[in-house]
Amino acid sequence: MATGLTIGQAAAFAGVTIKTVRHYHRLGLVQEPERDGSGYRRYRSTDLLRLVQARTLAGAGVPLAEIGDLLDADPERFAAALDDVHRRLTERIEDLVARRDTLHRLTRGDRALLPDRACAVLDRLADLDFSPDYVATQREALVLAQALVPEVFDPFLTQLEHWLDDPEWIELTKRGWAAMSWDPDDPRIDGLASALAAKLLANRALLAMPNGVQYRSDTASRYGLVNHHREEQSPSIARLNALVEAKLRAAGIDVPRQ
Amino acid sequence: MATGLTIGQAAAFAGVTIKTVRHYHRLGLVQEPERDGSGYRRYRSTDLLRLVQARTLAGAGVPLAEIGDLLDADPERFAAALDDVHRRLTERIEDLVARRDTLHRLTRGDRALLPDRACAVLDRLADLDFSPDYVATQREALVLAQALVPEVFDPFLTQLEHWLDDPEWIELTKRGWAAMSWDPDDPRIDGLASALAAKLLANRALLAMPNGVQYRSDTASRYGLVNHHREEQSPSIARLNALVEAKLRAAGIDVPRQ
DNA sequence: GGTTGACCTTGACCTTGGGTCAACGTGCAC
DNA sequence: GTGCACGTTGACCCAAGGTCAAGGTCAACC
Repeated sequence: MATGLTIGQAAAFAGVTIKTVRHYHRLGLVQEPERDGSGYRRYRSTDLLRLVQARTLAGAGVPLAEIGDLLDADPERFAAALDDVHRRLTERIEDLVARRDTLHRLTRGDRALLPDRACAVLDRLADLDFSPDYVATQREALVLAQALVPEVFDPFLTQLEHWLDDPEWIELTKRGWAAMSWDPDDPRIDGLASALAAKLLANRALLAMPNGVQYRSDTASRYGLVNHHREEQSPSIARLNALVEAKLRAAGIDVPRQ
Repeated sequence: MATGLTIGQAAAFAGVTIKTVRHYHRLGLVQEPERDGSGYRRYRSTDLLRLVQARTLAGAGVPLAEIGDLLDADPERFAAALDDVHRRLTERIEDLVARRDTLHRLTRGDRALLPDRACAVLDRLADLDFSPDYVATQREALVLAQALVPEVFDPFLTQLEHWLDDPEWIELTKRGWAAMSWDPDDPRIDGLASALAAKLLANRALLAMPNGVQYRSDTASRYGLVNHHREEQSPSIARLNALVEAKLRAAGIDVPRQ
C-alpha cells in the first residue's frame, strides 16, 4: 500500500536524524503523520515539506519554539520573519568572520590584549634595551590601565610616546628600574626621585588630566592601583614612587593618593 | 593594595559574564587566581590574557573541553590547532551563507522540496491548463520519487519533459485525470487505457531503465509506491493504471508489480 | 519456517555552554 | 549603621538534541 515514507526515509530526505524528527513532533513544530497498522509513522509529501521548512529555519538559527508559529503565520508575517532571520544570519556571519580574523592574534598574547598603538610602544621599549622584565611590567600596567581607567588610556600612551623621545628620561627610568634591587634606605633613591620629579615638572602639561575626561569618584584609586602595581615586590621602588609623588604635590600637582 | 581586578572587572574586560568566568574555572580551562583576604578572586594581567584567549577560542566554536589543552600546548601544535579552527570556522561561515541563500525558497514550498528543473516542469503543467489538483498530485509524486528512487528521478523528469511536447499525450492525460470521477466500470476506461498504452509503446525507448542505474532489490516496490500514489482515492484511476500495465506487460515490457 | 539484521517504538537520562535563583558575606558611601 | 552593589557557593533550568535500553516489525536468506 502506498502509505508514505517511514521516519528514517523522511529524516534522510530532510537531512536530519530520526531523533530530530521526533523531537520536532514532541515540540509540536511538525504535526505527527498518521500511523500505519504496525504503529509506524507514515510521512506524505506535505509532511516532508513541513519538515524541510522547519529544518531550514532551525538551521538558520531560529529557536525551535518560534518555528511552529512562524510556519503557521500568514504570508506577510512569514515574509517579515524571514527577513528578520536573514538579517540575524548576516550578523552572525559577520561576527564569525570577525572572530576568525582575530584568531591569529592569539599566537602572541600581548597583541590579543592591547591595541596596536600600545604594542608599538612596548616594541620600542624593547628596542631601546629596556630589560625584558621592565617591558613585561609595563605591559601588565598597560593591560590594567585599559581595564581600569580606559578614559585615560590614550593620554597615558601619548605620555609614554613622548618620553620615549627623551634620552634623559630613558636613562632615568632605567636607573629607577635598577633601584628595585637597592636597599630601601639607599641614599641614591632620594637623588633619583628629585631628578624624576624635575623631569616630570618640566613637562607638567602632560600630567594634566586631558580635557573631556570625566573624573569618576573612583578613578583616583583605580589610577593608583595601576601606578603602584607591582610595588609590593620592591620596597625600594615603593619608596622611590612615594618620594616622587611627594615632590610633585609640593609643587602643586594634584596626584591621586592610595 | 594593588591585588588585581575583581571577577566582575575581569569579566567585563574579557567581554564575558561573571558566570562564564567561573564556569571556565570549574572546567579547568582558566586557572583560578589567588584570593584576597575576603575570599574574592583577584585577577592579574596573565589571568586576563588567559581569559581573553579562552573566550576567543570558545567564540570561534572550539569546544571548551579542548581549549585548556590547546592553550597549554607547544607553539607549533597550537598554531596547527589554530589553523584547524580557522578552517572549521570558514566551513561554518560558508554553511550559514548557503542556508541564508536558501531561506527565500521557503516562501513557496514546492521550490524548497524540488530542484529547479522539476519546478519548471510543474510550471509548464500549470501553463498547459492542467487542473491545480493534477499539478499538486504530480508535485507529490515528484517529491516521493526524489525521496524513494533518486536514481531514476532525472530520467523520470526527462520523460515528463518529452511528453509535454506531445499535444496528444496532453489530451490523453487530461482525459485520464477526468476519469477519476468516473464509475470504475465505465466502458470508456478500457479505450483510454488502450490509447495510453499505445502511446507509451510508441516511445518504448523512454521506458527502459537508463544505463548505469543499479536495480536495487526494493526499487520495484518503491517505484510502484510512487506510481500508485493516491490511487486509493479513486478506484477508476486504479483500474485505469492496472489496465495500462497489463497491456504493457502483454507487449513484453517489464513493469514492476505492487 | 527460523534466524538474522535493519529499522521502528517509547522512555529515561546525558551533554554543552552557560543563565537564574537563593541564601549569604563584603566593601564602600552617605 | 544602613543601603546597595558586588562577591561567594550551590542547585536547578534551558535548548537541541544524542545515547542507551528494551522491546516490536519487516524483509530476506537458508
